[in-house]
Amino acid sequence: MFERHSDFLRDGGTGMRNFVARKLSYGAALQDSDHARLDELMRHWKAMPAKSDIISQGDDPEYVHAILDGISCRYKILPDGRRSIMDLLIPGDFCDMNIAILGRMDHSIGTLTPCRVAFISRSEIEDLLLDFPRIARAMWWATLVDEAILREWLVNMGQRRSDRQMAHLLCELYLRYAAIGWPDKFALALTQEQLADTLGITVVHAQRVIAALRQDGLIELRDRQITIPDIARLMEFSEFNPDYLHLPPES
Amino acid sequence: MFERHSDFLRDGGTGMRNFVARKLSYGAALQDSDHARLDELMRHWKAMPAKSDIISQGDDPEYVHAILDGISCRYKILPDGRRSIMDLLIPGDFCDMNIAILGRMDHSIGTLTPCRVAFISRSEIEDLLLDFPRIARAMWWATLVDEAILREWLVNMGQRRSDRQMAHLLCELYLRYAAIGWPDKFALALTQEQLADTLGITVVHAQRVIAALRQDGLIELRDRQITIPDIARLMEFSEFNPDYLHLPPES
DNA sequence: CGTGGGCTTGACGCCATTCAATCTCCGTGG
DNA sequence: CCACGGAGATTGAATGGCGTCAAGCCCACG
Repeated sequence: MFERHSDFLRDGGTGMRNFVARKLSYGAALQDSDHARLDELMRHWKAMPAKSDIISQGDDPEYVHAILDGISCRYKILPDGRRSIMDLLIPGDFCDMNIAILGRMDHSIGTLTPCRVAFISRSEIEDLLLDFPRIARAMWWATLVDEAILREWLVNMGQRRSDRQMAHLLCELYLRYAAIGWPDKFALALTQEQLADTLGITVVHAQRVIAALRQDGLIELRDRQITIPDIARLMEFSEFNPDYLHLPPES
Repeated sequence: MFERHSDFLRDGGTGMRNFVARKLSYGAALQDSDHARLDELMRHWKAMPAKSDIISQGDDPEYVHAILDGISCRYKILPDGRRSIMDLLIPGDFCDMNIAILGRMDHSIGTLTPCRVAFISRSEIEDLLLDFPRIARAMWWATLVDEAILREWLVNMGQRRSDRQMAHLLCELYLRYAAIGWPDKFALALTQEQLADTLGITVVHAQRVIAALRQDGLIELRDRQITIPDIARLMEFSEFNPDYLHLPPES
């Protein structure tokens, strides 16, 4: 997975130079100067192993972080030790854009797979928002889409049964990866425990649900990676309505 | 409930002239000019009966709305007709602060009880955000707290059993009403169906849960209103940690 | 006085949890 | 080279939380 890293910054041709820019371009019509500034901001990054915290609950972090590669998540640990995953962050997503305003993190952010994480100082972000109004607007847009995703997750967990929940989550990730122009075929490499913590079900049940979806040909499994042979069928099965992602109609 | 309306705008003494200002004051140190402007903005309002939509899914609304009295909610209707309530809006909450950026509503907002709803034109909001930076910052803060509340609801629905869920929701509402300086004793007048749609459980089960909480003395019922005799006990029962509301320590 | 909305209660069944055991990989160290 | 151990996946049986279906109650309102 890491072999891909070296060239994601120079993705000529489309004008989409990195995944952050690609994502933000849905929120505002970015121009060359915007892309150039975003590329500069992504210069500094670090590689992090799986299962390590990017930010911990209670922190008042000095840097703003963005995911360049891998998957991380927002999560809380409950008093009895269970973990609740409230958001999955894929390449192009910001972790803590606005934490300066709230002051302290009320949850943690940790990696689920090995990740490359960009870190940007607060002052750079503040200057960015002042000097690049199109980027600022796109950041706003991204924040609001994140909120819309949260609401849909609430619907998903509250109203659907676990097989539909799982299918719905997979549809969303499929579209989110497509939206950032992910170069490879969608193949999700999360463990069943990570998926279970995301949906609020047990590992055992997550396994049964995955087995059932596989049985019905709605998903495929190879090398512990989930792939989707027919996204339209999976969307129909999970009653997936992509409006909440606020992507262009044909995606 | 409506007798109270006439005097909520002139709440001298504390300097908190309306619930919107009271809520926003947690996000930034508002000054007299800010309060004055907020009061002006709340001049125009309309009374709405229970069960009416303030904004509907798909709308691109012309006005921004704020709740002055009553309770409304964000909700979606699923294909099979079930309703999922994703947010409860109490006095002082804005409905659709940032909808201009997303373009169209991906959910609806409707009243649960009779409400007084302020409406402010988009241009007034835009001017407000430019000319009153402290209010703008406080609006940002409020948006981020709303997001934090959504995340906690996700934890609540995913990880807790329904009696704890119900108790947790009641604790949150208790603290949110306290935070805006609600003049009366906390007494929640939602129907069991509305609570059920919020927690993602059936009406029948909601009734059993409420009965059990009442049996244990954790809540009280009079005139179809839920009151909390001992908030500390209810918070302990539901493992309630108020950090996510980002209120001052002693609330 | 009839009607409808909201609340209450019981019986039954299913979805998901719990507990427990087994299996497959893989990386590590003897 | 093989033994060992841990992480993750898989499977089975029993339990229970919650949904479903159905009936009846209370009370405000036309």
